[in-house]
Amino acid sequence: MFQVLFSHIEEKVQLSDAEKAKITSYFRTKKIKRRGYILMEGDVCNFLTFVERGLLKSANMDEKGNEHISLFAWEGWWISDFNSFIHQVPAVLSIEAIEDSELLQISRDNYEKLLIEIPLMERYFRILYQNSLVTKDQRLISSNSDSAESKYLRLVESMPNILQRVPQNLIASYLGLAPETISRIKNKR
Amino acid sequence: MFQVLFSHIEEKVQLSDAEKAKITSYFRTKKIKRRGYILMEGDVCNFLTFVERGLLKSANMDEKGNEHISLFAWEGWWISDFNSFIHQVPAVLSIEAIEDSELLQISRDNYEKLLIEIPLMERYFRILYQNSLVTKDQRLISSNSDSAESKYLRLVESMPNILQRVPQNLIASYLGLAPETISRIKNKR
DNA sequence: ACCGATTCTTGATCTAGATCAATAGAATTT
DNA sequence: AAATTCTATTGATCTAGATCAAGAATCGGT
Repeated sequence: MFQVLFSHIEEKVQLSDAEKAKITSYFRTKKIKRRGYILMEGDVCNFLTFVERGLLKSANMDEKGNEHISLFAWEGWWISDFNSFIHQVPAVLSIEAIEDSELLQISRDNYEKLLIEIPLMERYFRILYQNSLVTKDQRLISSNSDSAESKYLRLVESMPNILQRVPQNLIASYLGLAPETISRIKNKR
Repeated sequence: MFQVLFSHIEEKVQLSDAEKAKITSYFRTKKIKRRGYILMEGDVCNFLTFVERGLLKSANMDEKGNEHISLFAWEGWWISDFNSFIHQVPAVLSIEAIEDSELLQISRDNYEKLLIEIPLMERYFRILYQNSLVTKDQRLISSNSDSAESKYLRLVESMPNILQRVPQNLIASYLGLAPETISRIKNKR
């Protein structure tokens, strides 16, 4: 159950067996069915969630009731309402399973303990956040600079397999476009 | 010259004098005049830059030659083309001083050394990146969900003093709006 | 204190992409 | 395998905000 997590961590830092055992003890496992929620908007996000198997999305609602997807997370990705988790305030995002999924979850308290007790995990999260920041920067630039077509093409280039796993209407929501726009781009008319 | 940096670090971790001395030795100082550049698009971003005094912006050009500002950085902010710095690839951003500024800069090599040799700095950057991620997430949500007016109002609320230091046309560029749009929002017509 | 540079405002017009509508095609559930 | 629900396509129309244009106000360098 922890294979994907440990291989993800060990791309960045090397852990002893004792450290792995300790890490394992700080997480809980959770299975969730397609269409199930692990976070509802308005609740406090109590866990950082790592995806061992499956696919989830986080999304917010705008004032008109339109859903905007922030993130897709499949095997090897972390997902949360990070602001809510860190500051323990109500979430603006909800998190829903797109496929049946197996998850690892760590609470706010255990997260802090982990960082203090295992310095390599401090390093792991520093590198993880550093990489996330790079990709978030690029998404923000694309979001403000690119045409609808460029946004779509850039996404397909950077995550080609997304097309196999995520329906087009959700991709549209992720890119901030109408589903019809994606359809027209693909069929070029 | 290092006051702002150390007070920024010590909001997050406590340093000994020996550690401070070591940190100091890893940075170089730089003064730059208004309109001066510390990074040009296409060059590799060799430094992470901390602003001790003054104000800078990072921005990219789209295919039509429109400038899109990613970040304003004044006292207590870090600025870089992070992807370029981390992966040592050509920058898509340029960084220009909006006011005469005093900067502290650390190279890629010294950054790695600092993180290894002073574990508290690993923690500092983990917390820094964690906070940045929270605000980047919020900007991305706002960018995809909010109307022009909401984007402007949200910015003014979260950084009220930006209005005093940054001309409106640059705020427009930061929000991905036309300068005329900001003018119309302010004067409500 | 002046002169050229930026920066801001206001109105007129244009356009990329949203929204609406209707149909068809795929998947899931029973 | 029928029924229901979800997903994609295509055309017609609409709209938020961009672009263009021209004048007014403000700034900053000498």
